[in-house]
Amino acid sequence: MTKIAIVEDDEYLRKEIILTFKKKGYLVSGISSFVAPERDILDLQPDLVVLDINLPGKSGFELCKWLKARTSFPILILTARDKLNDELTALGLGADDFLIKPCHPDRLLARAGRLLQTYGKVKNIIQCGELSLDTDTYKLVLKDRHRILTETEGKILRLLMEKHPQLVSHKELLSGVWGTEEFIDENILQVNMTRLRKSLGEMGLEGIVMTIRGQGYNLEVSDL
Amino acid sequence: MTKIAIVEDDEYLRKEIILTFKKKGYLVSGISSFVAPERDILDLQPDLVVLDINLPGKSGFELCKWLKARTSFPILILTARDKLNDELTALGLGADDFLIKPCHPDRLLARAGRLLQTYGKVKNIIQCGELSLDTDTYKLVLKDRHRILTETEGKILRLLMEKHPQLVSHKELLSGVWGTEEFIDENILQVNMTRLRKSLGEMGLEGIVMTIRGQGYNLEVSDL
DNA sequence: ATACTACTTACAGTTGCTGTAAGGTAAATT
DNA sequence: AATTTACCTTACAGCAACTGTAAGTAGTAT
Repeated sequence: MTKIAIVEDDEYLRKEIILTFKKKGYLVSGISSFVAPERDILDLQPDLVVLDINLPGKSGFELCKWLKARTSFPILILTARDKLNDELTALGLGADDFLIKPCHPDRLLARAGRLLQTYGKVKNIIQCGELSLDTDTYKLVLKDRHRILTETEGKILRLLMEKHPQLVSHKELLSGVWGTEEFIDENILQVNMTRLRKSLGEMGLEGIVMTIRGQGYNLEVSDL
Repeated sequence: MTKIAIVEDDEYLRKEIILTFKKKGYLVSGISSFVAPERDILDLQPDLVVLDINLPGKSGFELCKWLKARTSFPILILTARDKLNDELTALGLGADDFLIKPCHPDRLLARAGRLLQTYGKVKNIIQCGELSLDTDTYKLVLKDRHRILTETEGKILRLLMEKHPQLVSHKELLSGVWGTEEFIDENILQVNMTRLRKSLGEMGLEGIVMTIRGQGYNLEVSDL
């Protein structure tokens, strides 16, 4: 089921948007706590965030920036101000699309559908900077290079990308990739880490997997 | 170097757009033969096509459809008619973004930049209607379903999609998939055709591969 | 110097894909 | 209706790639 979070302060408009998406079979959640909507959105783990840019309290821009910095949900911005600068600012912040409100429900659905198609859910792609990984095929893409990783390599990299820039502990990797963290030789992790590094190296990504001795690993993709 | 093709009949506007992109360091080509721009675009192999929807001769919609059916370039539509229907139609045809002209150059650049970013040049995806196939991983996507085909299945489907809606002969399939059309038992083609059909059936695509007795096969994806 | 952690390489079991073969079904031709 | 031709289906075994095990090496901290 595809989940959509709606962040909109105008109650009437929010209900209308929610209804529009519900009619199409989406699972919709209206976010009501405009002072700190971050927690609600993180709890929900939506496939798409529809965000009004003119919110009380924290501005929509700030929220957009915050979400983009630590989540991978695509964001569709709603704005009443038909200003070019607003759009450019939001693009700079990493928003994925725009709509000037009020807008036709079909238009909203079309844009949302396209975002869901190209990003989340349907395509199952996670991104870190310019690096993107298809979690179905484990196809890794960077600029004009690409490479198909094996299943184990892909699962490891997926965990690293999802937690980036935080580190991922040995336990998390063992349970994330092999299902349990007990009765497993840690060597298996090291072996596959070597294999992943070799694969990454062959597409010019030497040294992006860092070892944190005694703790785990993390990704270093700041300078791509 | 990132190549952009501009298909625009208004000479003044075309020059302005070309200049806008050139200033940013893109390699731009204005397409001048509006009667048959397909060949020019194929020859150019651009990373992005900027397409005016109101062209003389063949309409922009048709060109968009044609390009989407056999290329993987992202397409940015320019339209003077600020009509919702146009947008929806074009979205249905597989266009990737829209702009109402006249528009601010920065806005055009921002949108184009985003398309180039998300499509990241080499994605190697071919599309037929709502069906899309990644030719690196043979991941087939339709709406919210997806499936990873085997190499042989994927190669066959790729040929069928690339030639769609025309038929593909036995010879073309044999040489396209196995490299040569001689000394090969035609049975191998039939076996893998069965396997492909079974895979397609398991994601709800029964009966889209048609047999043309004595000639070959073709795809029937009109009603997706 | 020693212990501990992390890395590397080789090897063998397993899995899934592929082509071969053989037999069955459907359509055209006589 | 019988026969021929084209096409479809299923089972089987070889092969390639991925995976975990094992053993040994390199690096780091105490």
